[in-house]
Amino acid sequence: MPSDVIRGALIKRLRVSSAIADEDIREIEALPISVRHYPAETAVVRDGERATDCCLIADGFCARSKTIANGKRQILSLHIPGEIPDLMSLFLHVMDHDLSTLTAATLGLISHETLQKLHRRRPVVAEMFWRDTLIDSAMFREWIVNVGQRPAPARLAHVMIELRERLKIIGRVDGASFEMPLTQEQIGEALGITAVHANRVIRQLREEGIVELHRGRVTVLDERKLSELADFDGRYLHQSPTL
Amino acid sequence: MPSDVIRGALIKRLRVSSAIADEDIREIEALPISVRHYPAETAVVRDGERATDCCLIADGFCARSKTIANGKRQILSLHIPGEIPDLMSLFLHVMDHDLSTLTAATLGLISHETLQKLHRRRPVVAEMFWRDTLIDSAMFREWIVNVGQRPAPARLAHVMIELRERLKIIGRVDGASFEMPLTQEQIGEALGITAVHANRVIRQLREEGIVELHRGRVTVLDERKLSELADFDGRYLHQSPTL
DNA sequence: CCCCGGTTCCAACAAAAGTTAAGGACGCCG
DNA sequence: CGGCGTCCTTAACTTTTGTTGGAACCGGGG
Repeated sequence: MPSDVIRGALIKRLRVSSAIADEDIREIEALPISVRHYPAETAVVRDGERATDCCLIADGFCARSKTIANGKRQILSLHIPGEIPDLMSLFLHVMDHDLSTLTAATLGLISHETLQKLHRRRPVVAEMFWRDTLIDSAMFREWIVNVGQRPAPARLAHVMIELRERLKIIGRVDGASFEMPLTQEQIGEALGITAVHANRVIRQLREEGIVELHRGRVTVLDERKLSELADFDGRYLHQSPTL
Repeated sequence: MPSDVIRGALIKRLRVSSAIADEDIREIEALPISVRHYPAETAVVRDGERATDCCLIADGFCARSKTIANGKRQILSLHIPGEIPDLMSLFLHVMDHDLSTLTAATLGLISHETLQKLHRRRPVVAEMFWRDTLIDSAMFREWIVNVGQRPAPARLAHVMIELRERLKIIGRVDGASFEMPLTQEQIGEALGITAVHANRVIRQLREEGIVELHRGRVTVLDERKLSELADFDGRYLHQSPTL
């Protein structure tokens, strides 16, 4: 995979959330990145580990999660190409959660050292990355609301729409359908419900003609009903650099 | 309230999470802060508003929350003296949630402009504040797990222990007891359950001789049982500057 | 081609949490 | 001191979600 393809999605994404100068883009394009391939369902960094690199997703889907004493797992966020899910490890060196692949994935590793140097050289880029971690944080806040206050069908609808909005930015939504490569077990872990209940909810949305979910692909059947159910307000994604 | 008292808790807190030079402390002590008093249960900044200052809690308790379309509210975090709950507004100018007081509170307002200038002058301080927002983010992750995976009694126990650990840093734990000035309604909103169920859970913990909760004050009766129930691992608070 | 493991799907029952309703405690204010 | 409002408390009932267990489906590897 050529270097510009790897960085393309990142720059596309940064442009949406921050104003960014050409000079800074060149700096980012010059960043030394080492590429690694991971199979599906593999740990990239584990809870408790000490990270020395951040990873930029070049291709594939990832998820962050935490596992508690009784063995239950909670998925905290989903990640798509162009994102750096463990940017936080730059300053929080020991991981407090897992980062793993959902699908087979290509990741670009950027060393902490490289990033620190870039920040010293270009404080504006540092601010941009800071802003990126703050958006990450805003997404966690919305995730708390989702899991804490919405009934299960609304939770699923909300996660779907959030994912779609983010996929749109990198041009990965194909009409009424987009990828969401989670098993029902994982959907349950994301929504804070069991896999059995996740299945019930998926069936319900299908029977009501709202969305179809098949083989890791979502097809929206009734946009109106879906967005009403999801109660989605994308402001928390902070996609307007001017504001 | 004298200026050094206002800044004291902040510096105490920053020392715990980051290594910090005397020179930088002096910079922070020189920050122009305007002090305001708020009654209990008052909005400080509202969802959708555009912030121009960050507020340092000098005294009192605050909470951040989001309210969804059906009127339900989710509390996202609790905040104590020494914290800057809306530091994120520095780069995410329009608020995606509410910040309000729980008790009567004294807040020190620091303008965004002042902070930006300080960051340009002392990048190390910027990194320290960045790290602070990342710890904030780590706390949201744990809150997701709490609301998503733990049964209600464990949720309550976990929130209590987290609050206690943070109060310890600023010397606000008095033996087996500490402040937690939430109504049962608010406890429900924090845990993602109804007030009625919150009451059930509180009663249960009292009947089992684990904790007593009375008038906004928690008294731990059985430390062993409490920490077993809470499944608490404080690593996510990232309180070790060396790591 | 068929078997195997992982998923999906489903039903019956159990447990947890939400809803509604109403009485009691407590502090504040007139 | 009495009344009012907020919070706390509890019970009875409903709904949602979890649990258990099992069948059908599907894709990949032998």
